[in-house]
Amino acid sequence: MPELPEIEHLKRSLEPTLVGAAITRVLIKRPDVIHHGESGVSQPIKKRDLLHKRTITRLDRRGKQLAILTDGPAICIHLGMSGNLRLVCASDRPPRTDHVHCKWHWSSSATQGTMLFRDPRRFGGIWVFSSEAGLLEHRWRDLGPDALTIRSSALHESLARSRRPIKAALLDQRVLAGVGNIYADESLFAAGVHPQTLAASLKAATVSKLAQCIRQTLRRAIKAGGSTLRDYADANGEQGWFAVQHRVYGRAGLPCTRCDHPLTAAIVAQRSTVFCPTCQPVRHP
DNA sequence: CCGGACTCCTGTGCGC
DNA sequence: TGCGCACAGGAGTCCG
Repeated sequence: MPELPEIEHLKRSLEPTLVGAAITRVLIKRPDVIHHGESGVSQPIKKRDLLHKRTITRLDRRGKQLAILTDGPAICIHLGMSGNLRLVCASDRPPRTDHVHCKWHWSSSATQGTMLFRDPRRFGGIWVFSSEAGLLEHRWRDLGPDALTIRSSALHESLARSRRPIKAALLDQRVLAGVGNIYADESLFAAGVHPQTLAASLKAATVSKLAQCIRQTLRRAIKAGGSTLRDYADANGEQGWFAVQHRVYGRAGLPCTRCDHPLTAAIVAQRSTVFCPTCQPVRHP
């Protein structure tokens, strides 16, 4: 499900409700999806680790990860393939509760309600930290620059050392944080770069174009509320509409929107990949 | 050290 | 209509 645009949209949909709210109750239904983010801690996770009795000061995002911050402990939520966070107010029709692994009750001067972490496939999880500094030091330190603001110089530098196909490099969160399978294919199409091109062989001008296309693709997707394929919804259960703008993802065999040539399917970096063989020619360095 | 293969899960949609 | 299989938006780990 969720890549950078979905997480950014989710963050924006949570902020008005959560920032300034106090966590009044925490329910842990599946302890095995919650982890200590700081090494060397082996005690079981306690409710206070999950912000019980704390006031939320801020939300933050790096790549596909969402942080909920207080003036003390912090948590980092990763949605994996099938995770989501959902806000429920007392008056709402209750959403499905199967595969809900953690539940928070929050209360603010304006209102109160519940936030659910649901993740059927359990590729996601929650990491707890004693402070924001702990999160930055132990979990976000290894993430590359955020894809929404990636600069071509930074991208060029890390690609120069990589002998992988460019698509594999874009999916590597240490190179660039936030791009997944959908937006890798969409960005490569927008930049006219073949997904199998060796990363290090890209010229500076091409990397510059690619960086620009990545930023633009992600910005447009955020504006559309992200890509809903099956499950994704924001904190209020609303779908995203960027999927209707996909140029290549999910369109194998269909005509290219630019040249009408049929789009090609391939496996790159163990992931299904769609591209236009005409608009994204193989380049020989 | 690097890059590719494999693995962890459940749900869905397709073909027979 | 029912069943089984392939496949899915992520990423950690292992092995060559």
